[in-house]
Amino acid sequence: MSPDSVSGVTQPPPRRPRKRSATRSVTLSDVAASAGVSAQTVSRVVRDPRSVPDGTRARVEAAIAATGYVPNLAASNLASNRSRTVAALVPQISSSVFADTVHSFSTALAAHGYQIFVGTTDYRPEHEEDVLRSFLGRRPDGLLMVGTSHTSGTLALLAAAGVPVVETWGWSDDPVDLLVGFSNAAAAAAMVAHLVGRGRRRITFAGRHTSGDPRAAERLDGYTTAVRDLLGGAPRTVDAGPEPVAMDTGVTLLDLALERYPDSDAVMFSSDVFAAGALQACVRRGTDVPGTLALAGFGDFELARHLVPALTTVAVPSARIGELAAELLLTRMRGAPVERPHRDVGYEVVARESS
Amino acid sequence: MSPDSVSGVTQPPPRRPRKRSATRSVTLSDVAASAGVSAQTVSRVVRDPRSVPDGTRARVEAAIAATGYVPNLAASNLASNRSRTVAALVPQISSSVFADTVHSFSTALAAHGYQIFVGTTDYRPEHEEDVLRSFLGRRPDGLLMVGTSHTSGTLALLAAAGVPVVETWGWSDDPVDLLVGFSNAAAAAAMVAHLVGRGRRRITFAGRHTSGDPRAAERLDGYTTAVRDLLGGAPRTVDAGPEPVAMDTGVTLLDLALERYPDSDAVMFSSDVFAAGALQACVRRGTDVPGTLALAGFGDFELARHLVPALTTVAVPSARIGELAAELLLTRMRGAPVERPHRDVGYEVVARESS
DNA sequence: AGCGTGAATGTTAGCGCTACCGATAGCGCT
DNA sequence: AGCGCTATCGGTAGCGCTAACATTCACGCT
Repeated sequence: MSPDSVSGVTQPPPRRPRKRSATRSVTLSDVAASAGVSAQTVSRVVRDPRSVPDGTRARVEAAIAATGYVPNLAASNLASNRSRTVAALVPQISSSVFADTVHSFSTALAAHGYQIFVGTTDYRPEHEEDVLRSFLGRRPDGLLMVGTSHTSGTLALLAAAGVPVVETWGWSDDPVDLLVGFSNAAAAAAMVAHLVGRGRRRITFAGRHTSGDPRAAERLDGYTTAVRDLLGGAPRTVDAGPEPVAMDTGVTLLDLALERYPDSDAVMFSSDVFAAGALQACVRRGTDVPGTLALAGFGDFELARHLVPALTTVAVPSARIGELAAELLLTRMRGAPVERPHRDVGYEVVARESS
Repeated sequence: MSPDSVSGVTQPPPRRPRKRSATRSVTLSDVAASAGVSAQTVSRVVRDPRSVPDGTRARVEAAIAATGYVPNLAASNLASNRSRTVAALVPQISSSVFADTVHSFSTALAAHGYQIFVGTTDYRPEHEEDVLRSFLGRRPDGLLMVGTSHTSGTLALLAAAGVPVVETWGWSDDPVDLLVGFSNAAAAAAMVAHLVGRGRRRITFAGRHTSGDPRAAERLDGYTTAVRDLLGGAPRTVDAGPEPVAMDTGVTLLDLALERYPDSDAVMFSSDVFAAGALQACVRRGTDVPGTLALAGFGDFELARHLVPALTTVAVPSARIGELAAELLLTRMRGAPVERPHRDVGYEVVARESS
């Protein structure tokens, strides 16, 4: 034993500096050194250029350009406890009604310096919770969600996170926070009323309502109520189960509907994608639309008005939802009180040739 | 004046701890305290559960559940210098051929613990640089880009970032790094050959090639070459300029084509979206397709085979591109050597009723 | 008993940035 | 001159996490 350890007073070993896999990239202080100012000043130039006088700002900006500095947002987020980031959770992004919402939402927020990251749940609510959890790891300053019905786990996460939330594309008497949407049930009921007005009496609803699309289920509810009130008959419904939201599935749904309810004089679908598939199948088979069978969709995709015959559908102000959602969320993130935090944007039955 | 300041030896003021707007959220050490272990052990459980024995792991996991802990990824990124994040830059996501690529790419990478964030350039290459810059702020571990032609600013950013990159949906003799794609020119030439084989002699190309869609421009090149080689005539082209990639624009393009080249016996479009709009317009107007006019698209969207008449188009293995891109990128991110870093996935002319 | 070994866990020092505060200089006023 | 004010800039201490190392302990061996 060495005398040292016997003495009971061990000298701390001479510390060599820790090895860290250093980032090869340029940091704030590199820029600061190059510009001859402090890191703090560079930070100010990056975040709020007007807070620094012209001369200094020019020198710092030159140094940034010369060094090729790209700020590390992870460090910024950590230090400032703000991520300047907003997360959007949608069921599906491609070929979907939500594309316009996300696009306008993201454009509106980008103008205020926010980046949006989008997650898709593939129409599986149980998936929503996982996606949400991994998104919350990035500590978004705000959150957009499609739909108003969530699992209890999702609600717990939202509550714990304490982040401003906008729900969209639905309606609820008890929203989590902000709400920009409309009643899917009322929209579907309006479509039933339209079809009844056109003389249809045996209307079948075809959708994907049992497998995790709560909005389709709400539309089914509206359909059921309307059929009972207006026609007095039993509802006629067919369900696609877990099939994807695609035109192929629309054909399948059409076949199911005609097999189970051969006397149907109208089929309304829970999405334009389904209706478009069914409509083209009818054209190919020579089924007279709307003579023999009326068809209707939901969403008013661009496709709907181009098809021949043009597709009757329910138009929803998809882009407007995104804009409004961004507006309300910005107000809330600013900490200001939000006027009328629940906005009904409505819907409109667009009667075209297929009904 | 106090004696202190007169004495010239000012005591350092007693430092009260800095006030920081404390995060209200649960941190690693909260969990550690609750589980009776160190923060490091909790970190290990979160990142690599197998590195901790069952008993400890169970206790820590219980503590995580009890506290509702959600890891702060910004802190993790900063400390580990890895973001477990991959960025994808695409021209457009909704109603586009890239949707399948992004989807399969993201699925393949998610299986390895990576999150994908997607940015869209709206078909504006000058926008690409801005989007890239803001993405690099998040220090992605890898990058997917659509296309092989980039601005010099983009190339400089990529070089400085030193991040693995996969380019897709194109072909180049001098790629930035990895490449999974095919020759747009060859694909367009093959379509010309198909149309010529069907007896067409006055083929017009309609696209959006002057306004920032390099892939459309490449297709135009292939078309021009093929027309010269096979037909000997002058190329006939019409351009949509900055119009959006939408069915409406397809109708506009059709009208332009028929106005400028009234004797056209075939029109090939740079996208299925354009072709679908044009095709439905023909159906509505009673133009015989393919009798009077053959139409062809590009991309083989689901829509193409459902339309009546079904649309002739070029099928590209969009999902396969995403998968392969993920595979190569994973290998590179692992630091392993990549076999055959440039993969040609090919294309296929799908002859249907419209030609 | 003493030692080497390896598994399990703890300790320490940052990662790059910003909040917070303090220091200084310049200005207009009494 | 002295005062108070504002504009400008710098110093310091973390934000929550993990890499790198250190320590502890049980175990099998000589």
